[in-house]
Amino acid sequence: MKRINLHRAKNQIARLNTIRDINRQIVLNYVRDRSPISRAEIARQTDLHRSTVSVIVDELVGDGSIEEIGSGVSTGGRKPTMYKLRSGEPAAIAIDLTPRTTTIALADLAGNFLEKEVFSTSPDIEFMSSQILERVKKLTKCSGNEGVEIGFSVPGLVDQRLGEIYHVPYFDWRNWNICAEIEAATGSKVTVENDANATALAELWFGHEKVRKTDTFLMILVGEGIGTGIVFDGQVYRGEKGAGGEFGHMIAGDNAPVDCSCGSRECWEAYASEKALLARYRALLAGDSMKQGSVEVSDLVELAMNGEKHAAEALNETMHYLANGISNLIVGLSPQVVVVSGRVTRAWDLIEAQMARVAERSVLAGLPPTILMPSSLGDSPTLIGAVGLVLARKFGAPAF
Amino acid sequence: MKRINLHRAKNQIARLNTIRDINRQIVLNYVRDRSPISRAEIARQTDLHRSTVSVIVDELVGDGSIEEIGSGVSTGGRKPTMYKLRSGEPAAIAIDLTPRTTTIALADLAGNFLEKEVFSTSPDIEFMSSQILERVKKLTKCSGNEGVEIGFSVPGLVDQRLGEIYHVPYFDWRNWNICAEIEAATGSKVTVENDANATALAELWFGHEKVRKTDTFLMILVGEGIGTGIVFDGQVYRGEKGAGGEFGHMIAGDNAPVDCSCGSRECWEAYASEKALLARYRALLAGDSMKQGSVEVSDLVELAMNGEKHAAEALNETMHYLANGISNLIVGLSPQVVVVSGRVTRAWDLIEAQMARVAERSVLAGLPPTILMPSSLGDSPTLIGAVGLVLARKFGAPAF
DNA sequence: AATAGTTTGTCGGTACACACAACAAACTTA
DNA sequence: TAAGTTTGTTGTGTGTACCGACAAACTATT
Repeated sequence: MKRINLHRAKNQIARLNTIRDINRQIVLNYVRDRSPISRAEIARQTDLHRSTVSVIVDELVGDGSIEEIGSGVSTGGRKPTMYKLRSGEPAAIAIDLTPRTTTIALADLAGNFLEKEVFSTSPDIEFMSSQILERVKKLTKCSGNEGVEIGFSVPGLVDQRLGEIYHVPYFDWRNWNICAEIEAATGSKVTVENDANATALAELWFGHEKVRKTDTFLMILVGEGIGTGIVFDGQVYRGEKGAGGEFGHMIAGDNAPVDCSCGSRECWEAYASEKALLARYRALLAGDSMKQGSVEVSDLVELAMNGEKHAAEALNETMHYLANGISNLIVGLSPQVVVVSGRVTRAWDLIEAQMARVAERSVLAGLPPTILMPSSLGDSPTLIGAVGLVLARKFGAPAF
Repeated sequence: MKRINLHRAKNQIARLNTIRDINRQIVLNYVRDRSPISRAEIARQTDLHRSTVSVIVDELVGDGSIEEIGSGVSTGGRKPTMYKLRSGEPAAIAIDLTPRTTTIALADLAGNFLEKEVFSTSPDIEFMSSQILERVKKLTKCSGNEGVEIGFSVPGLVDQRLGEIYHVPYFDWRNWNICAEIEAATGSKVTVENDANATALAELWFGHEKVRKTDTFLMILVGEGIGTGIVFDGQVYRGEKGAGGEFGHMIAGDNAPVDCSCGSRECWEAYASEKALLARYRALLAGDSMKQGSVEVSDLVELAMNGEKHAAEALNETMHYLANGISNLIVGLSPQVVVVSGRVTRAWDLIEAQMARVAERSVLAGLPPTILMPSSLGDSPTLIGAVGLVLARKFGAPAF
């Protein structure tokens, strides 16, 4: 039961077209989720009348959201006409900025990528601005610019509503105004979001079936730091100024192997991130008086899985702390599912073993068990998240 | 942007009366929040047309939700007719079960108590069931039973939707089926909720203006244990099986002064609850070779405020851990406001001092500041929460 | 091959609810 | 007393969903 926010009432009152807005979104989501599907089937599943569904489907075909794909099989009567989301046509531009690479891609309504450009991320904010602007302008033009919106995932603090990027810790960029520039240059709406929240959004709209059938789950993104995304009632929890879900800075002890990005040595992220993992491995190697310059996280995980002693120990200890933190969040938020994303999930067995250790705590506390699973989104969840930012606007519930 | 849950679509489609349902709730909430208020003023603030508001107000007066209270002052034209919530008439029965006492009260739509009965809580579950049933039946009868619903706050795990009480740790009651019994006996809907969540709900609907103007805040209930309630987007976050917000069992160290209710010595609640406070005080007294049997929490807080050394030290240390935990939640959830409830809030200055110490952490992490405040609900927030359970159904947004 | 039954999709009628505009009532100010 | 303002009501038009009837398309049975 939700309290009505009177300060926003002017956007909330129901007008004559509100009925249609709501039902159109519901029908659109049925086509997205259950395609191929017929008008009659949608009517049965929604309890809308066949004639109503028919009018809405005509409208959706008319505006290019969905398309006919021939007849289905008869069940003893007239064959139904089937529909699915219109695919192959540009619907979204996704910008995914990570500390190493930046990807700009064109996607259709179904989330398929039609074009993709990757380039190295530079610490030079001016250079990055011009690079992004130029490539986005190019893609906008070649897409025909018809209702194509833009989604932008950034590893930092953003205000989604104002479209402002406050701080990108990795490069110490502050108050980066790129979104307004893109909007001015292309005329398209830009939606910006923190990378962890974008990943949570990606899981919500494109994740594993178990996740998509849930509307309350957590996403733990293990990378350079640790990001957490909270999805509650089908919405990404943002908190004030989009800073919600920064559990990476939760206190986990007082002698972490590395400094946190915030300077502290107490944060969870300083115990359980890739940075902590690498530091532990280097310390073990140094203790063994064998020096080996730099190691990649993927290689380290590979080594550990092949039984290399130091790598295995470093990974094990790091996952111990990761599991402790996850356990805290499970106890505190009691989600139906926890999704872990990042390169360390290749060693999933190890994480599961560490989780089993702490899982009993929630059982002791009498709480229901939580499903823990690795992300099924592959190597670029934040890019998919950037697409999700646009599609969530297209498919999400009307403001009401 | 919220994802539409297709599994519940049959309840979500908009019908013809959906417009009216939505707008009726909005108008009702305006009368609740801004009374005395006229039809014309509601129309101005909502952007609904005067004629529409007029029809809805007639409807609300007709069903006894609001009532006329004479004319307002003219601003150069005809005097407006003012309305307010109908008060003085029974609208909700609140049941508030705490480890020591159980309160059953009759309240009106505005949340005023019309009648109140208090009796000692007994560990005998059968006795409690019959006591509650009998008194509720009596109140139902004398209220005329016209649309009066029942709210029930319990210190334990509940499933709000099924109306089941899984576990009350303090008495180790399990699977208590009292809600169904009450419903069967009275014919009135019973809404049951965990005490921390009920308190959060109370803050949401009856709290300080700063809280009511927010739709994202945390409630920390310090009592025998520590309960946390999370309000996000005007809704209480429940998590799976209503277990959301049990951050009391978050790991805060490994040598707490007492065992947690779950058996662990690592939980936050074992560091920062009233139980921990009392244990620390007793330990200090024993160390001083002065024995003093049992102390009440209220007395201990009083002593500490008057400068008694041991009490002050025990309270200070406990508040240190309380502040640490709150800080974790602030960093993780970035709420606009944190409300602290419980007897220790009488020593608010001390809590604030401890909070100031950890507050810098969120500033370092670049996060926006959070307002911390004591509850303004007085001595029985859970009773008000129990009323809130009913009123949230009456005033909340329609399911849609 | 004809007929009966089923399913799909369409069309016109009805009901509901909001917006709008015109108007009457009630009040203030000059 | 007259002009201006605000409130609240009433009648009309429009958007949208539901309903029932019907045609089209198909399957199954005789």
